[in-house]
Amino acid sequence: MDTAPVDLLSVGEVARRAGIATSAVRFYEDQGLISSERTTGNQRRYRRHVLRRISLILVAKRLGIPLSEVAEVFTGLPEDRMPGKHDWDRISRRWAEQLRARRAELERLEAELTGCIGCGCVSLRRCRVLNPGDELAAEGPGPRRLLPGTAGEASAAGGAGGAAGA
Amino acid sequence: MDTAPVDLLSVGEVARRAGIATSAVRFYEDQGLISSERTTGNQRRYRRHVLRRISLILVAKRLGIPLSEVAEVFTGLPEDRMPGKHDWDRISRRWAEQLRARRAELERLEAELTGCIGCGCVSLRRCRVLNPGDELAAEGPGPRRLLPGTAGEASAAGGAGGAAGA
DNA sequence: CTTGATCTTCAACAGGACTTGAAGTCGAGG
DNA sequence: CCTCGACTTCAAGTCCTGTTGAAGATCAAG
Repeated sequence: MDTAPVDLLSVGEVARRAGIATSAVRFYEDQGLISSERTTGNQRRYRRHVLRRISLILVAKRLGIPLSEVAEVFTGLPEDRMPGKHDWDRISRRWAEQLRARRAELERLEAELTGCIGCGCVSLRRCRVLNPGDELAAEGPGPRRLLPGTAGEASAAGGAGGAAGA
Repeated sequence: MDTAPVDLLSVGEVARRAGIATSAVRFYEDQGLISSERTTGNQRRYRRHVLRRISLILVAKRLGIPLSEVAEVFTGLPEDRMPGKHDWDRISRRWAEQLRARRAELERLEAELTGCIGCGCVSLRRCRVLNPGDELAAEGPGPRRLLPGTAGEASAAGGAGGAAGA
C-alpha cells in the first residue's frame, strides 16, 4: 500500500513531527529501531510509519522501559507496514505488566518506609529498614537483606521517575 | 562525646561492615556524603557513625533516590554525632513522599496503558497514549502532551530505567 | 627488618540515551 | 551560480554510580 513516493520524510521532518531532536532520530536508526532509505545524495528518507514506531519508543521512554526492550518487541513487527492494533495490543499488555511489577515494588518499599516512620525503632537500632550493620555486622555483609538480588536495578529511575530532565 | 580513639575504622573495615566495596566508601567520601580523618600515614580513619550514614545512603539507593538528594538531606545533619530519631523521621518522611509521587505517576501510566488495551482506539489514530503526532502534528511538536513539562528529564537514568534492570 | 595485606591517588571504563561539535555535502530558492 | 539551511559522518561529551587497574606507600605481624 505504499503508493506515492511523496510520503517520504527527511530526518528533520520526522524529528519535528515526532517532537524530538534530529540526533535522536538518527540515534534510533543506529540502534535499529527505525529504518530509512537514502536519496541519491545519501540523505535519509523515512516512510510515514516510522512516526508510529517513534511514538511507541516515546511511550516506552515515559514508562521507563529501556530501548533494548523496545528493540525486542519491535522484532515482531513487520518492517514494511504500519504496526496494527494487534501489535499494539501485544506490546501494551507486555509493558503494562512490567509497569505493574515496578509499581508493586515501589509499594512495598513505600509501605516499609512509612511503616518505619511511626514504628518502634526508636533508637534506630535493629530497624528493618535502616539495619545499621554495626551491631548486626556479624550476620554477614551489609544491609542488602531487603532487596535480594536485584539491587543494581533501581538506579536512576531518574529518568524514569520521569523526573528529571535532560 | 567522642571519647575513645579506638572507635576509628579503616576504609576496609567500614566497607566490610557496611557490606559495600572500599571503592564505594571512597566514592561516597569524594561526594562529600561521609568524612574521615587521616592517620600520619595518610590513611583514612572513619568514626562509627559513618556506618549509619552509609545505611541511609543504601536505603536511598534501594528507593531509587539519587545521591544528590541524599547529599541534600545530609546537609541538615550534624557532622560530629550520630543522626538521631528526629533526623531519620524527617528524612524518611521526605523520601516516603517522593516514593508516593513516583508510585502515583506509575499508576497513572498504568491506568492509561491498560485502559488503552481494551479501549476504542481501534485504528490507533487519535489514541491518547500513542498520539501519533502525524495527523495531529499541527498542534505543535510531538507526543509530549501527557507529561507536561518534564518530558526531557528522563534522560538517562540509566539506572532509571529503574526498572528494568541493569 | 621483611613480608604481605591493606592502604593511597588518579585515570579510565561501563552502560543507557542521547547531545554536541567539527568538517564537509546536498537541495531549493533567487 | 550562489547561498543558506538542512543534511552527512564520526568522535567525543554528558549524567550517574560506581568499579577496575596501575604504581606506589603504609601498617601490623613475625
